[in-house]
Amino acid sequence: MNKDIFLTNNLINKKEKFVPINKKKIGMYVCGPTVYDDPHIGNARPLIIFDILFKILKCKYGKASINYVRNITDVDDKIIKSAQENNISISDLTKKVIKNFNEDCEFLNCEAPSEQPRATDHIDLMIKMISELITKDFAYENNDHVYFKVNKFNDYGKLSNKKVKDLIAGSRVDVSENKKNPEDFVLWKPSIKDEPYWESPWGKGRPGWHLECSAMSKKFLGNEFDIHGGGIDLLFPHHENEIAQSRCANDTKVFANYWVHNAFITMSNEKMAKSQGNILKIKDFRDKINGQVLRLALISAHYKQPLDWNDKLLKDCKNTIEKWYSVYLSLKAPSKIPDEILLPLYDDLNTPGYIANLHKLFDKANNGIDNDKKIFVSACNFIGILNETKTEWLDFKRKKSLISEKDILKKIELRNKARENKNYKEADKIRDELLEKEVLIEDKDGKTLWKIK
RNA sequence: GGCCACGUGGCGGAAUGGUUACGCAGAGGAUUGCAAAUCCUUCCAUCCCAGUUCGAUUCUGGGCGUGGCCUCCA
Repeated sequence: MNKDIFLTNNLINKKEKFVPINKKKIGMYVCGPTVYDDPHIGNARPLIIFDILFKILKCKYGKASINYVRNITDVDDKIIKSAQENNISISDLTKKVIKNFNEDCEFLNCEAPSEQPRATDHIDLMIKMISELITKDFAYENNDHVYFKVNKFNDYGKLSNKKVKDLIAGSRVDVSENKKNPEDFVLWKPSIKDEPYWESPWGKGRPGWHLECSAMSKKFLGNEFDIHGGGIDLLFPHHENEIAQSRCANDTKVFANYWVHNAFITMSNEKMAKSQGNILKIKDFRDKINGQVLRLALISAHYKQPLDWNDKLLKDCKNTIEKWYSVYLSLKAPSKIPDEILLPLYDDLNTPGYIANLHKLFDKANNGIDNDKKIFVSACNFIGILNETKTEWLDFKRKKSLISEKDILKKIELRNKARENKNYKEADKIRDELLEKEVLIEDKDGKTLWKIK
C-alpha cells in the first residue's frame, strides 16, 4: 500500500509519520521477557502488538527488509531469587521458562522474530560497553561496582519527561554508599555467595539490568535504529537508561527514532499484580481457550489504552470467531486486502478500527461469494486470526467436550424420535441435557446439527 | 509532590471542526413445534464550565473524576 505508517512516538509524545533510516533495512527492537516465571497474559500484549507491527512493516517494506529483534533476559536478580525460592538451578529455571515462553508464542500464533538473542550470550559485549563508558568518563568504578554518571548525559529524562532533580527530590532512587550521585544507575555489580558471575576488569560479577538491550541492539541493529518497543512500565527507568548508555557509549545523537509502548492489562478493573494474586499465566489457557480468542481479545482495544480482562471480553471474542468461521474457506494463496481495510492498522496500529473493518468484510462474505470470503479470511489471517482450519477450530472445542460424539448422536436420535411423535416435552428435555454439557442443537433444513459451545 | 494518559450509548470500543464507526446487550420482524443459528429493521452516547468559531464531542483554558509512572513489573 502506498500510504504511510504512523506511530505514537513517546520521545515526543505524539503520533508521527514513520520514516525509516533505510527502508531496505529496518530495525525494530522489542524488550522480551525476563525469564524468572512463566509468561502471563500481560506479557502477551506486547508479543501480539509488536507481532502485528512486524507484519505491517513487512507488508509495506517487504519481508526481507525488517529485522525484528526480541531479547530474552536470562540474567537478573529476579531470576536468582526465583531459582532460590523454587530450589532449582538458575539454568534449569531459565530453560523451563524459555520453553514455556516459546510454546506460548506459538499458542498465540506469534511469528518468530528475526533474532531472539539471550543476555548471557552477550556478556562480553556488555563488558566492552562498560569499558568504553568508563574510558569516556560516563561511568566510574567504585568498590567492585560500576555506575553510570547520569549528570553527564544532558538528555537524561527526555523520553519519560522526568527531571533529574525531581527524581532526587522524590528520593525514591536507590541510594547506595557506592554511588557518587543518587541518580546514578548500576552497570556492573559484584556477585556474592552462589550468585552467577562473569570475570571482568571489575572482578567477578554480573551486568546491570539495562545493559543487555544496549549491547544486543547494537550488535544486531547498529548504533542507531528505527523502532524500540515494550510495555509502558519500561519507559522509566529501563528505556531511559538504555538511551543514556547507548548514546554515550556510541557517541550518537540518536539511539532509536521511534519509541512505542503498550499500556497495561487490568483484571476486572484491578491492577494485575502478584500481590493482588490475579496473575493469569498464558499456559493455563492453552487447554481451555483457543489462542485466537486470546489474540482477538488482546487487540480489542488500542495498544495505548488500558485493556480490561474479564469473562465477557473472552465470551464476546469467542462468539465473534465462531461466527467468522461460518464463512471460512481454506486459501491457496492470500487475496489482496483492500487499502481502505488495511488503513486503520497503518494509522498507529488501530486494531479496533481494523476489527470493525473485519466485521464489514464478514457481512460481505456472508453473501456467499467465494471471492469475498477469500478477502475476509485473508484480512483475518493478516493479524493472525482464523489461522487454523475450521476442522482444527472445531477439534479444539471437541477435545474439551464433556460428552462423547457417540453419546451426542445417540441423544439427538432419541430427541428426533420424540419430535416425530410430537413429544416435545421429552425432546426439549434432551436438548437441555445436551446444553448442560455445552452441546448446542440446531434444527436446520430438516437436519439436526450440533456444536460445542 | 512531580510527570503522563484518559473521561463517547446499558456494556466494550473507534473516529471526527458540520450526518458520532463497529461489536455485545435490548426491541420488533422473518424463520422454527418451541428454540438455536442466521437474516432484516430498530432504540440509545460525546463528564462539567468558559473561550475561539457561522458551527466544538473534536481546538484552547479552568474544574471535577479515573488510571498509570516516579521502586521490580509487559
